[in-house]
Amino acid sequence: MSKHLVRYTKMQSFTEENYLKIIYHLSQNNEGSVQTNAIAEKMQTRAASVTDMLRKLSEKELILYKKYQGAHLTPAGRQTAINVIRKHRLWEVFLVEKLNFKWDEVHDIAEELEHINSQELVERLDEFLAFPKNDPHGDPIPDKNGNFDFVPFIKLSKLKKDDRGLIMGVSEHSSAFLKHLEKLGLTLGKSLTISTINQFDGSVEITVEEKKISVTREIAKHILIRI
Amino acid sequence: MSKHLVRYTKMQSFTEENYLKIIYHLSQNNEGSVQTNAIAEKMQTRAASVTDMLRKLSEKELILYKKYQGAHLTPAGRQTAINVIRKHRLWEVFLVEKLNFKWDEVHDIAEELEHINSQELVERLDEFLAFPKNDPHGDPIPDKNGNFDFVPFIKLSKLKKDDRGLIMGVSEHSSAFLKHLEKLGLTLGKSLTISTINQFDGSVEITVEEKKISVTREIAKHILIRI
DNA sequence: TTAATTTTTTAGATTTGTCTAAACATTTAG
DNA sequence: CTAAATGTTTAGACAAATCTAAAAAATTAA
Ligand SMILES: [Mn+2]
Ligand SMILES: [Mn+2]
Ligand SMILES: [Mn+2]
Ligand SMILES: [Mn+2]
Repeated sequence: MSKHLVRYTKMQSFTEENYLKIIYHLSQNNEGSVQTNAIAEKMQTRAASVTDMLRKLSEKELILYKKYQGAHLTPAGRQTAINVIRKHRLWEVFLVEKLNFKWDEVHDIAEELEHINSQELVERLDEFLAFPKNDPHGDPIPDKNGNFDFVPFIKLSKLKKDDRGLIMGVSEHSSAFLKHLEKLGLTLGKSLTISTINQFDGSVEITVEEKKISVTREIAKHILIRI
Repeated sequence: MSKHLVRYTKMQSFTEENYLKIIYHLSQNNEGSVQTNAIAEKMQTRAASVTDMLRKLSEKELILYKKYQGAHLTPAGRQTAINVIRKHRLWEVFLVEKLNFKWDEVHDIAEELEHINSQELVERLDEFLAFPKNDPHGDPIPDKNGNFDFVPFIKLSKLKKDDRGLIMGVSEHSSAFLKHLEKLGLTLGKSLTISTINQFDGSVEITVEEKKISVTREIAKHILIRI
């Protein structure tokens, strides 16, 4: 770790925080231990670099790691990860609510802001934003103790004909995807009904605000619905 | 803005930005070229490290540097430095005005926030704050073109008996110093009159809001007055 | 259950920013 | 004007995070 970061009395470097965050997200999806290659892909780095970092995080007791066995977060590692995610999502709310950014413009900036190291800052930001429960993409914001409600979602691609529901989130945060949804009018809170499911390509026809819209299976997989 | 320009303007690391900022501040005080040891002291590092960095910044044409001759910012270097200072001061305003931090609590957090890399973010923050002209310590905030008014100040320690003036800034940003001023009631905008100058130790007795306050020379040197 | 494939780790280099110790240059004082 | 003091640079080393190439382990398929 560079002296520069140490001066800010950070326990973890930006890099370490990013690894912990990614391990957290991957362990949400897969429920098991997180593999080296999966981390490498998300971190846009090489497997060899991941192995080095896993050893280091294990040394610091932020993860459990055995050679060839993948990684698990320890309670300390999970706490750090959740705090980074809390900051990321609060900053995204700030950017959208206060600075009028669009939901597709905030992720990259929040990737930087999430590493700002001041607990006081986070708590005051939370208060300033009136303790939001969800970020602009529908993701839950952990409270200062790391707790948040898990609201069960169903992917749009899993719904059946005539099912109705509300758009509560997305599982893909790229600007291109979010811009596309916006263009289709598929924003958070919109209610929809499944009109047709095309058996050939899995695309779905849905009705939103009296209008019929066709959505490819690939896109439907990333739209999260509450019935 | 072209992608090319964006990448060119932020190819600086946090460390490089901090060096440029410090060189800028030191060249304001001394008007001449900035010496290696002066930079080393501000950066809390060793002269040898500074020499390495000066060579690197010179290579990147952000400073002019000749061995044993100290450093000068180039226009590109100055632009980067001023942009970092702009961000630092805007974030300080945000922290005080929006998140209710005290003026002695914001500097360290702003030292981190000043490196967040999004020109769009800075401009929107500026607008959100209603284009403030000064930060919580009275320092001027450069506009998006790097321009700001230079308001001439006199150090409190330079005033004569019966001189009157307004507290317009401070030249020391440590929490201890600012807390002390606050306790004495010496905050920005307060008007004062010099009652007595003690010839022995250079301390000054001033009248602020009908109250007599004694200020050591050391403190008076860091209080900036507009007459 | 052996062979092929995939995944992961090791070994050794590289880059960035730092350090100490020592050499060198410049400035100041006698 | 020389000598001492001060300021700066060089040489060589180190830690963090990364890389490539190659070896080793685990998984999958034949
Ligand atoms: Mn995001
Ligand atoms: Mn989000
Ligand atoms: Mn400051
Ligand atoms: Mn300030």
